[in-house]
Amino acid sequence: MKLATWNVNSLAVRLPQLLAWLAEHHPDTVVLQETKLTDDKFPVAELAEAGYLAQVFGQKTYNGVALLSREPAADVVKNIPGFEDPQARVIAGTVGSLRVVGAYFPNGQAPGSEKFAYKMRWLEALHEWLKAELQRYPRLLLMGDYNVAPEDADVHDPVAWAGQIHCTPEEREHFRQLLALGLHDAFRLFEQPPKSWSWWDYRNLAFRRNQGLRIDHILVSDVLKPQVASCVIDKLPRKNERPSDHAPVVIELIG
DNA sequence: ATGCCCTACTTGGTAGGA
Repeated sequence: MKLATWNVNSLAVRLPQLLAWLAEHHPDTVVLQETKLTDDKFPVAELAEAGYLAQVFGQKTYNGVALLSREPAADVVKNIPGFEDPQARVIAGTVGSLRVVGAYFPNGQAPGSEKFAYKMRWLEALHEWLKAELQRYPRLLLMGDYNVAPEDADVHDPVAWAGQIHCTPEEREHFRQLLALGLHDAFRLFEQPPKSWSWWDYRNLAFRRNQGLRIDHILVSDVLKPQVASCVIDKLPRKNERPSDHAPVVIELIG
């Protein structure tokens, strides 16, 4: 079983790259972030042609998430239940025996800003919801663009980024609180290349210089942890013409 | 360095991203 998460930064722009990537890797389930499409504009037919059903939760211009799967998704949830939010950031569904939660965490802009306060409220609500979701669905993955670099090892220049957005103590504490629910960072279950990032700024030749952050993550629940066969970041799509600034993260489960 | 790039949109500056 292969699953992936990818912040495509506009599916309207990136659809050809997504279709090519799906054809090459044939994952079973994929969550997308920053589709930036209202649901009526989602390319349902093109993805069906590629073999994927789509559960979509979009909005105009910003945000927007989707859950693509070869098998139908059941019990679909959009956004965090009980947390009023005009922004489309979460889509969850049950695919086979797995509960898949796809999420686009708020950016937060700058510590102390109103957007940062929203990020903190959103993270708190996510934590409370997942606590219940894990009780109901022990075989759970939380995958997406977290907009949090959990450790200094996830940052190309930890000194320059110290205290900056994605690297603040508050954000990292929220990440640890998710782990404390009984979740595990699948990428760190394996030895990985040093300087592994999932996002590189479009500016400053950042990709060519490998100056990035690891902010896209897949967390797996306790019972799934022994079934994780691999977890990798696929940097190749970042080398495309007109790439997303994020790379896909891919996980393989056995059993 | 409140700069750099990319996307969307009331299509020309602006907002937002990270």
